[in-house]
Parts: sequence; structure tokens; C-alpha cells
Amino acid sequence: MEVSEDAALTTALRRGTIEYCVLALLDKRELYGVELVQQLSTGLGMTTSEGTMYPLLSRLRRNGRIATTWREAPAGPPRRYYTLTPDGEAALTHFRTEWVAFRSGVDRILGTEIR
Amino acid sequence: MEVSEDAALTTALRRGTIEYCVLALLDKRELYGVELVQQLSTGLGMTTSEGTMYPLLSRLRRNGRIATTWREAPAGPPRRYYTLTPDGEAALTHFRTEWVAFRSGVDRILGTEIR
DNA sequence: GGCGTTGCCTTGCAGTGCAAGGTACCTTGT
DNA sequence: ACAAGGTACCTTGCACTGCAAGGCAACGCC
Repeated sequence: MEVSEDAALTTALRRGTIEYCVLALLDKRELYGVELVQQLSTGLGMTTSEGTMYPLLSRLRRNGRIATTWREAPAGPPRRYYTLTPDGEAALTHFRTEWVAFRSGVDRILGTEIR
Repeated sequence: MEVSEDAALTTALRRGTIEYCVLALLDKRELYGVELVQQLSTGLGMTTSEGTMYPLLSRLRRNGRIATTWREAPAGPPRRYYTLTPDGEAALTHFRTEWVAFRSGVDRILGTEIR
């Protein structure tokens, strides 16, 4: 029960942020699907699954925020690598501002500001 | 388009936080529905509506995190005041920890840490 | 009594993260 | 050559939550 509640809690928190975390990761270098899932996990508790990632990537592609190219892998099946489009970069920049404002608001209400 | 996108963006961010922001406000003093909506708006851009608030309050009541008492108002219809239960306080405390961890993770990925 | 205000609540919808399941390609072992 | 396992991609259906829109009841003022 504790565990499932924690899961539900963090799931709710992720809403809307995963999308831009993916953009932020792609801003550093191109990555493929499975790699994105791993980076989010190790990057920090942003643990997620492929069932979340692929629909998300499809959406971002549809919205023109990322572009893809197939590449042969050294071993295993081919990979679809993703990169940011100019639209994606703009969206990311905009979100950073939005996030900082939101974060400050929540911190103020919760009393969790960094001093 | 800009506006609606911003709205969708912040809507997604609110997910899961509004609930605990309400608990945090009630941790300071008892409040009634409309008052909560106002405090969230002025507290900071956490603008929300009654259509969000009342279902949320019902949920919190069902989960035993808040308790209510009807009070006569100086003028106008009676008000339903909400207070935190011990369960509610515990949930709030737990969320603060969770939030700080989540916030740090997102900050690290986005590069929006405070220095 | 009628009208506006305040405060509470419900219905139906939209977006998104996730579990579960499925397909295809490649490598390795026998 | 074939089976088995691993890697990588994708889809379906569900659950949860915030919101717009709308409705109802009590009170005060004219």
C-alpha cells in the first residue's frame, strides 16, 4: 500500500514534465528510445517505461518538436535516433521559464524553498 | 494558441500538486471552498476553478485526509470549513519529501538548479 | 417578492502515464 | 541450419485528475 501510493504520487507528478525532460536530454545529444528510458531512470528517480516513452515520442514527432533517423546498431536491431527541431528547442526554452515559476509557487505554498 | 498551450502546459504541471497545496494551506488555518480557490490563485499562478476544487475536496474527505464543519457566514450562505486530519498531516509531510526529490531531479535534467 | 451574490456541487470530457501484450531483427549456442 | 534469447520498436485499453459548463440553495438588498 505504501509502495503503490508512492507510485501513484510520483506518477501524478511526472505529468507534463516527462515530455520536457525528454526534450532536455535530446538537447545534449541524440538518443534512441530505450536509451531515453535508461537516462531518465538513472538521471534520477524519473523511472518510466517504454509504454510511456513511445507514445510520447510519437506525439512529439507529430507536433514537430523532434525529428528521427534510423541508424544501424553495432549489434542488435536498428535504432531510431531522435533529435530536437528548432520548434523543440523553443518549446524547451519556454518550458524552463514556466517550470521555474511553477516550482517557486509550489515551494512557497509547501514551505520547501531552498534557503 | 500561445495562451491555450500555456494553459495546457500548466494544467499538466498542476497534476498531483494541487491536492497537496490544498493540504498545505489547510495546515495553516481552516478554510472553505471558495477561499481555497482564491488563496491558490493569489498564492501564486496556481489559478484553478471550483470545478476542480470540489471534486478534489470530496476525494480528500473520502480518503480521510481532511474533515469538515459547517459554519454560519456573517453574510450569505453557510460555509463548509475544512481542516487537516492526522492522516492529512502525515500525507503532507510525506509529500514534501517526495516533492523536493522530484523537483531536484527535474532541475538537474533541465539545468534549472538554483545556485 | 424579485434579483444579484455567494457558496456548494455534479456531469461529461480531454490529456497522459502505465501495464500488458505483440512484432521484428539480430546474435549466439548447438 | 535452427532454436533460443536479447534488443528495440510499437499498440491497446485503462485509470486518474483537472476543467468547462451548468445547476441549486441560502442570504441580503431593493
